[in-house]
Amino acid sequence: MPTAILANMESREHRSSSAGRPAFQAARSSGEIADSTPVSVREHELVFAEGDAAHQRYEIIDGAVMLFRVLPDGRRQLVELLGPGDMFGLTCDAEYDCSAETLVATRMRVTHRLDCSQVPASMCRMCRQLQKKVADLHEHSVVLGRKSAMEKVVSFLLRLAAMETGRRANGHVRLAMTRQEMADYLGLTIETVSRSLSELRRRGLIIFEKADWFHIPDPQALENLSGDF
Amino acid sequence: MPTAILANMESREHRSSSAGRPAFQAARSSGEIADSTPVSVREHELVFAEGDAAHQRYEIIDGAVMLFRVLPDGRRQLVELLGPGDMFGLTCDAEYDCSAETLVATRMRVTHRLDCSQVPASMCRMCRQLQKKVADLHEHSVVLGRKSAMEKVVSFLLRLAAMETGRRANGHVRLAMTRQEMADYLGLTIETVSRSLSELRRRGLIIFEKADWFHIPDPQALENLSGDF
DNA sequence: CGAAAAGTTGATGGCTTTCAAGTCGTGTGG
DNA sequence: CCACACGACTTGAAAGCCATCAACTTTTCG
Repeated sequence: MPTAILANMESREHRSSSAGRPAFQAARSSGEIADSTPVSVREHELVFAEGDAAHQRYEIIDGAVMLFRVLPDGRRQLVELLGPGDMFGLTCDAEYDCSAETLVATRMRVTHRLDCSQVPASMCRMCRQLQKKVADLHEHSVVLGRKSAMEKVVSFLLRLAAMETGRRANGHVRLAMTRQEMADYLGLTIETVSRSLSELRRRGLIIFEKADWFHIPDPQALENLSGDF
Repeated sequence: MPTAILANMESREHRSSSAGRPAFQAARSSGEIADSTPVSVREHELVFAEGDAAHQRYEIIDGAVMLFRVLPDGRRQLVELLGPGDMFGLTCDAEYDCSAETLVATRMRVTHRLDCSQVPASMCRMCRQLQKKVADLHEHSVVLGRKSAMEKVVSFLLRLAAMETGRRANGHVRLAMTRQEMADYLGLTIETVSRSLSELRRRGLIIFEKADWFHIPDPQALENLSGDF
């Protein structure tokens, strides 16, 4: 819901001259601008918002663009800084996973999404892999840059639970990492990870069977601590 | 220099059973293992190290792998967690930008790098863009997860100086971002960014002409504060 | 010129790190 | 089979870095 994101941005006072959709977008959707026509966008104008339908891809001719994500409470994390020659909007999903805004006046080429059908299958798979990686790394940047220790640990546990689908027995998740590895993943120390896990266990939000198997009795209760809702 | 990296890992006591090259790599380079043959790797074994020649690509059949980078002083940041179906080693550079180690016993398919020659040019460009993005995001994860406020700001300024090549006049760099945007990029507050810049200015490491133009009289002096050397 | 936004600087507090002892768990050898 | 040793993990106390709160200065722009 892009509008909500913008509302949050405003509420946290990020500078943004883009109260609504930029002018060039309206022109585009009415068919006035052909594919690959260079488009000019003024400084600090929104190009697209997180959650928008990902119909276009962009290539910067000159200027600069930032990609960013915003947490529900308004915390913002820039995930990419882009300059001439850089492309953005290359998602494989139906929607953009982050917002794009110009840092300075920028000219860019806009093209429709390529579809993968007439490309060697192996190449296509690699592209999808790369696109997934980029989305995951965006998400991880938000975790590293803008979340508290507890939010980091909770986000990690939820990610693990989501990713282990298939390898878990009846909702139990294998925690196949040492505290040091978790800490190095989350940008924390082992002690902080340990303390966070202990508190979650004390509060009954995670339950350990063995040292490296746990399960989540109430996923929503945990999600409330992730910073994502 | 992978050996140096391993030495650092050991010195910071990361658990790793891989003191040297894993057995399967020796087998591969002697030609015993054919392309696409599934390979089994034991738990906590190094698959490749940052700086190794990027000859192979990997796809996880089952198991789990972590990708990580290590700063010269031993601080480590895991940049990707991978499971079944995930690929890694997809760099467009000659060398891997991070190390890969198994978290658990893992089977994976190993293939030689695809070259881009017989693929549609537009697709190839997109792949390179995506690979560059992934490398940039790895780098940024290290900054967000493992660097101090001053190191973050310095890394940002150096990145800016490197990326603005061409758009600067005689070594002067445009700082086309607000303090809020820098803070949101680096996972800091505007006050901390402002204080860091003030200290750098006080120490003569950056010199401001106008509000948003600066230059770096002694790049190496600044690099010494980036955490990267 | 004046108001609003952006940026700077100082004081204080809190979250996370650091330092230091522990406990727990596992594998080995007596 | 049990004792021991080692590594992983936990927990507590103290310190430090960065965030928060607040006041002020500088810049921008109508």
